[in-house]
Amino acid sequence: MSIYETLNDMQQQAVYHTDGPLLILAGAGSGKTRVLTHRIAYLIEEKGINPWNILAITFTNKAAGEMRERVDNIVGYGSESIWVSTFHSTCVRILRRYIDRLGYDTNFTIYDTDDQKTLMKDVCKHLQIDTKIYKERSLLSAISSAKNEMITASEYRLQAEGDYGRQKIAQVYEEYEKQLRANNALDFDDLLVKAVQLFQTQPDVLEYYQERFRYIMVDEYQDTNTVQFKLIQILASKYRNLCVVGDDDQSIYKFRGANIRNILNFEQVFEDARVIKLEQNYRSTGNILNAANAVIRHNRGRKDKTLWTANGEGEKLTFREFDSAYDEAEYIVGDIKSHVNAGDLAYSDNAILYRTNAQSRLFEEKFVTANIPYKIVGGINFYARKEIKDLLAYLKTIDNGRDDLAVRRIINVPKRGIGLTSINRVQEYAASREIGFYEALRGVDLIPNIGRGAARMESFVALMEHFKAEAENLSISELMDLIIEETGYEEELKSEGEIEAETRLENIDELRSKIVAYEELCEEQQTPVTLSGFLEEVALVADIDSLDENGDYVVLMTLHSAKGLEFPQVYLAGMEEGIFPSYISIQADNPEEEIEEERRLCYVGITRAKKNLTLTCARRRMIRGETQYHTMSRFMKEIPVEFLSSGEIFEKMKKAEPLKQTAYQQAKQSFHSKPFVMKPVQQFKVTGGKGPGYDVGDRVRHVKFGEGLVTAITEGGRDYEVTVDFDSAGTKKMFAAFAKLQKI
DNA sequence: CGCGAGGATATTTTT
DNA sequence: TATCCTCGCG
Repeated sequence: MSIYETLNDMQQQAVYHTDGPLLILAGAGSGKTRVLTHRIAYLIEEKGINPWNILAITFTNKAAGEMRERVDNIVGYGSESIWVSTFHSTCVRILRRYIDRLGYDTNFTIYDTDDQKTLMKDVCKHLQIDTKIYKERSLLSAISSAKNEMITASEYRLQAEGDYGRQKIAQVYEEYEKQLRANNALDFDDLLVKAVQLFQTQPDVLEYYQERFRYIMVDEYQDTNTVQFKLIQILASKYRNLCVVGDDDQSIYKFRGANIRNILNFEQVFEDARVIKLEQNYRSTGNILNAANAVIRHNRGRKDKTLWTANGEGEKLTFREFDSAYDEAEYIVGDIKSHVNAGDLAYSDNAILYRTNAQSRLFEEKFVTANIPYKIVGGINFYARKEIKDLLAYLKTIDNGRDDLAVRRIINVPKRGIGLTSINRVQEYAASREIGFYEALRGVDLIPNIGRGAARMESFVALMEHFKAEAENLSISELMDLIIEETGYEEELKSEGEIEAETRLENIDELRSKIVAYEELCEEQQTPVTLSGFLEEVALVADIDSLDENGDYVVLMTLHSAKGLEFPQVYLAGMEEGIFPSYISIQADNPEEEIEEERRLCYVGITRAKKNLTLTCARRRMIRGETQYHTMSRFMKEIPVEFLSSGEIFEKMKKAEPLKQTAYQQAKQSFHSKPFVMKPVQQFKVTGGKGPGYDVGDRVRHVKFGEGLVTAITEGGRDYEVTVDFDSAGTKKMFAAFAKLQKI
């Protein structure tokens, strides 16, 4: 039996359709990576395609790495010449070869978000723009959206005609571009934009890559933005062997420019496109999938599809509401602990997902006290930490002297007695002569009014030149050690002698080992070890890339980071209106659209779970130092009761709770939640004469529905709300006063 | 020029 | 709550 026969019908069709455009609509957990890897194998082994002619694009390095590994496993030989990488690194690789055609040096620097912000500050200062009115962040996001739509600065200016605000942005955009170019730097968006520009203006380069990439595959296609689409389109336009895989329901990067029309209109752009839907889910249980379907059904304008599974119903979902986020964290951590102690699960089978990074802190505290291994993905990127950026700035300066930002970052780190006034003098001088900062520094004695700073700057330049000379003969790790040694960077940290310095030193050690790992990798792949190569690798890593599946720890991350992953047990925490969906999306000008994106995010979260899913929310939560009160997320309410577990749904209020609620508050809260299964206040195990005369677990008889099992009883102000699983009539919810149920 | 204090400010998600 | 920025003093 061939490997392809292990695939289902639809999957096989996708694999066998090798020529011409193909859109695979692959629902969550429908085995899309499997299809892609088998398709690659099929191309090579059955169709005799040269691996060299295949390009597979993913969004994260982690996804690329996994795909590479899986391809290696099924393709006999030659798999190493398949080009598997992310959009950004694909572009970097191309640009490193040809960007000189666009007037840049091939050893350009890549600016991350921090660098962009620093640069933007300079730009605003230079243009005398009041950052109280035009915030750096919003200026940058305006520019980013423009770039994603392939609108250049001059085009932006033309479009801004008659609009003062937009003209201001145009002005900033132009200056920002000028500075980037002067620094021989590209920002993230530029990587894509410049690659497309390269193809549009250099027919021979385009021709080369079109010939090379005769078969193109794109994963997570729903998250592509306009430039990315353009890039693919232009590359594929010659041979038209383009296969894209995506799920419009999992499009969650609109804020980053992702254009959902790319997937919705694929058939219009590529008229002869074949469309194949993968709707069988192999990951989750029926209950989880039904819940996911129920939630996503509330969105309009999606491609029609319904996931199904041959897996059993599985466990029902668990809902919990807590008084505070603190209780929520305690419950989840305790729940994980008890499962692991019982031997059902390993720590690594558990994931906690949340909307915002800030929510990780409470969990972290609980995990530390409970002594449970955990790993938080995201937050501050390792390479964004001060000490790491400082040291990398040294490497950048050595590699590309034109990166002013890097030079200015380190000129006084560690402290060399070079202050702001001196730096500004150099800056002005450099600007007036239209030369780079470092270049100006080299001729510091020519700069007027520099005074005693000059000598210190001269020795800084001497130090850097010394490093540059040494860099010729040293490996990167040796160079790094030399930098740390001769600048006294570590000594300075140590002298501060804080606890914080300790973690920083640890980070530096980790940087060292990352450098060594890079060198070893190059050796393995027989590629030359270059400083630019390392710096670019560093610039393009995502936090998720470092997630190692082999360690045994609980994983905590945002819903965005979780896309593409799966875990046996998933906790969706912070299911509250204002948190998820976020306050911002509710308040937006176009709430419907924004909420739909949040709902897709929720869909992604639910479908990460293989066996068990727990959704939790808290009534009270500290945000930015103030206590906020939230109601349960609408997404929780969109999940029908029949997929939820019965029994004790709500935690009893803490006995020691000082703020005892008044009867009025209690009544008010239960009133609010009436239409829904659960009461935010309390759930009683009804006992004795106090309740409606029956209890959870009892068999009862209803006049119309016949006999059934009581699965939940909740108190709702004046009445009890009873959930009964009837033998023939299904599950019903009713008020005890009306239902007149009889205990059997 | 360096440092510390104090106040303003911000937080949605990320390659 | 945590970070960033500004301001004033030594």
